[in-house]
Amino acid sequence: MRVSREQVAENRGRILKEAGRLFRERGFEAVTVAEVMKAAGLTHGGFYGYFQSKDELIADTLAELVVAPAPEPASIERYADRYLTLDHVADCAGGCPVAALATETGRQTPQARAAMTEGLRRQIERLGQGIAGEDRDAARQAAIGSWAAMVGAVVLARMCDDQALSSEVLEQTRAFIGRRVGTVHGAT
Amino acid sequence: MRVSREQVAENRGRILKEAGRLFRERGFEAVTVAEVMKAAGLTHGGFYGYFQSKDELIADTLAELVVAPAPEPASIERYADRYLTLDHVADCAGGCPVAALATETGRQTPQARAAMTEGLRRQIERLGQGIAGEDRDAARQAAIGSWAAMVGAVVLARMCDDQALSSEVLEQTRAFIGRRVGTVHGAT
DNA sequence: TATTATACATGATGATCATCATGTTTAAAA
DNA sequence: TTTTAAACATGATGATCATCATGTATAATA
Repeated sequence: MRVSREQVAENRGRILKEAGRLFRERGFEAVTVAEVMKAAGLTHGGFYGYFQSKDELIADTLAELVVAPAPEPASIERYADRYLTLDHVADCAGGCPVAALATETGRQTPQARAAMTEGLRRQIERLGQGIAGEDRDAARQAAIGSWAAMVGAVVLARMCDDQALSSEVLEQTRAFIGRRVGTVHGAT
Repeated sequence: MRVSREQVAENRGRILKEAGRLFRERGFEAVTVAEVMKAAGLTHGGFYGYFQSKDELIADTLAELVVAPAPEPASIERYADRYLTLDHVADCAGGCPVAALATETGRQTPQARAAMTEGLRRQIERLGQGIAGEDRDAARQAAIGSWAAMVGAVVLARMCDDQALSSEVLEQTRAFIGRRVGTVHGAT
């Protein structure tokens, strides 16, 4: 039962999309190849026609998840307002791949890590552009610090079994990021 | 070959200690019960005399890792100086259990999540005490925001395959935290 | 000392998986 | 249209694990 070229391309896209959701939801190890194929509407046998191994699927999935996103020229604070929400915390499968998979990626293949590293570079660049002003070094610092805080806050909020505390972590982190620094507001 | 009471207590302690190291290094799923027992100098058969299941081992290990640490009355900046280092990034097995295991803990049993949540409460409290001044709300905000940034930075640095970028993430996050925490005393 | 209970070693067991082998259908190429 | 070869379904296979079963040496207890 051979299938048309378009069908093949569409299938591959669906496999990657479902793998992205499943991996974010349950982690790389807990998701089986058969499960991914089933979610894509296929059976496990065809998998190795698309990928050489599960490791390759992981690397390709991360590349797709992390390279695909649009430029998003919003300000850091606007970005944080969407990122630091209980909705995002609850929507692991559809949320930020870094918050969901960064830790595990450190133990994956070089290709997987390379994809995530490239994503990190882009994200820092993107968030830095959202900061006006002449001082580009300060903008980069704010981009990196804010991004670390956002990722950490969502990771902590997801780990936490007390929704009120999760909510507070998000809220306070948002305020912490948004805090004005410098001689104008700061004082002694 | 029965063993003395002291030997039993010592064995249990060694199992938990080795489990803590292995879990932090490779994650809960990748570590086998047999491996933990071997690291503790025993064979797999005796495991179920100590724990009812691997899940129980995970919960007990987290409780030990997260509840044990000393009060650490240092300032946030001093704490961050030790936390945000390449040495800590490299020493996954002996480093912060939150940075290593928070994401996966979100998918573990309620007992495991409860242990980590308790650890989060204590950490926020501890870091907040490291901030002087009358404004306790601002201190709590700084504690939470700083902690999120620290955890996020180490997670990002470990994910990254470019050591220069990892190092920059740590450095800039430290500076980011220093600025914001420094403004707590003055401010509006 | 004699008895008992237990820690733990060795050795199953059954489930789960990644990956492979093979056959069939049918899109493409000739 | 005929031929070819790709896509994928079904069904192994071998490895890895968590967990259980059993035997034995010996600490604890009587």
